[in-house]
Amino acid sequence: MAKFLTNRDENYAQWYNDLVIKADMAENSAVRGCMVIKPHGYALWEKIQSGLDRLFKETGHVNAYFPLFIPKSFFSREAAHVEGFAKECAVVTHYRLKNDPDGKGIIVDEDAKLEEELIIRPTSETIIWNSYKNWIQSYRDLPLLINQWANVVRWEMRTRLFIRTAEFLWQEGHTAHATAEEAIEETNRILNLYAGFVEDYMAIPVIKGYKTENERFAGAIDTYTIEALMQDGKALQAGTSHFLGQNFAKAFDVTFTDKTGKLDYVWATSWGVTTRLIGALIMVHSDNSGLVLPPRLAPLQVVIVPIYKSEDQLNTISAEAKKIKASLESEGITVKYDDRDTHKPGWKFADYELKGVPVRLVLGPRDIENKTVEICRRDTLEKSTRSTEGLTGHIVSLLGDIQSNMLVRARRFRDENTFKVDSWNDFKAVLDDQGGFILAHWDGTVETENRIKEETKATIRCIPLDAPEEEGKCVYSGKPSRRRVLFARSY
RNA sequence: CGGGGUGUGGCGCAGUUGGUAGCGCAUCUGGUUUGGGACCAGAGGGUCGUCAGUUCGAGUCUGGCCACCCCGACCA
Repeated sequence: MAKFLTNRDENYAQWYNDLVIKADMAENSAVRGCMVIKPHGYALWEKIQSGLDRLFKETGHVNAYFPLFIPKSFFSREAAHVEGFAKECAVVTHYRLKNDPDGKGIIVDEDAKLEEELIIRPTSETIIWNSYKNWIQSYRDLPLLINQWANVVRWEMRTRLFIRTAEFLWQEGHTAHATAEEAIEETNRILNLYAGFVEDYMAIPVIKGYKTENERFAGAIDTYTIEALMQDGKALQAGTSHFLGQNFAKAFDVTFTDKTGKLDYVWATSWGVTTRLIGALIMVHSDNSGLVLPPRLAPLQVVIVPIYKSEDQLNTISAEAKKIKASLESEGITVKYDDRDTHKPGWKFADYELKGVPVRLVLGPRDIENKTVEICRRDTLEKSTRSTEGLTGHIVSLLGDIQSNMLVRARRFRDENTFKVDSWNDFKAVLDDQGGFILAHWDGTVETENRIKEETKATIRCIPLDAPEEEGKCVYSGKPSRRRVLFARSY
């Protein structure tokens, strides 16, 4: 396990703040708990965006954009929704500043008080459904499949870099359907899309399931989730997809006329993933040398570092490096040739490892003489020297190897840290000794769920979709249970 | 909001019984180096979180305020 996750003296945020991504929490009080995502970190978000966006479009979704501000009255239409978010909303009350008459800088102009306060969106269901009311009249307007890339603000009491920041970037899908079946189908389609993306691109294995009533999204009938396991044995919710039933349609009076001429409320879904995915990527794959990026997500896939003494040597090496670079690029690989003379090779090696670049090629005088190149793969840090003959094909398959190896490794870790537990003592022992996922029977009651949470801090991450039916007894109460659910301590 | 901790050059820190600020890294200049984060020499950079008080004198003592971090409650 990476040092930064086990060494409790240093917190992991500091580790990647200092070493990897430089995403400082903003210092100013007014933007407390927010991130400054520096270019290297933001490039990862752009890769996540472009990958997901393509998948959304392939499944018939389109992008739109809605306002940042939500009138307070919109927000309170859906009872469960307002209750869920009320405690963490940033509220805009004024629209103007003025010079302090006492000369002490600038103050809020009390004359510019808003008649109705504006909430900075913590999520956009309400303002979007307020629009949908005007957009939907007939079954011919359905389904409405819209996604938004945006920022949202949730005034969390405690923030954590990437995992829970006051402001974060995300995508939120909001769809409307003519029938419950179609909406549920959409909910599942997105869940599978998320799981596929996170596993195929990010090399993070996930468990698909649905949430207990306790853990459900505020205003949802059902919340589906993908749950990932971090290297320190804690779970992280990596994405959610909600079946909202007719709750929001009723709250915003969104009706449509069906084929038989009957008026009905539409059925809704919403779903989202956030910059938390970057946190997951860091906490699943990093090692003591820094970040490890799966090739499909790496903004830079191959870096070439020259080693030289004289100008002449550099020229010869550069000519060869540029040939290799062009050849790799013709295969769609992103390559950087780093011939800066401001840093030494050793410094560059360490720096690119810290940044997680999947493959490093090194060219020195020795290599030019032997027509070879040194190859170092980031996932295992193995070095080898091979002929430049057929190099491009080799790199293409090496990148594929790294991608699949990372998923295999993460899945092995996940499986080795997933425990079937049948007694309360074992349950507590597993949590205290190593953490990880626990599959255990649960009697289905909120009381038991809460008791377990109070006593162990473990929560039900989800009821796995593929959980087989089996007779059992609740690990806490001993009452009968039909299937195992997934417990863990979580972020 | 409870419990703990911390605010001193860009970053990380030291600063003794109160005497007018220092170290490492980073930066800049020159030179030697370059196959795993180079070395030597020199240089620049700080109203010590903030406001008030005590004092001849405050980074240091006293009080208020502000902010941040960690552990909870809350949560993508």
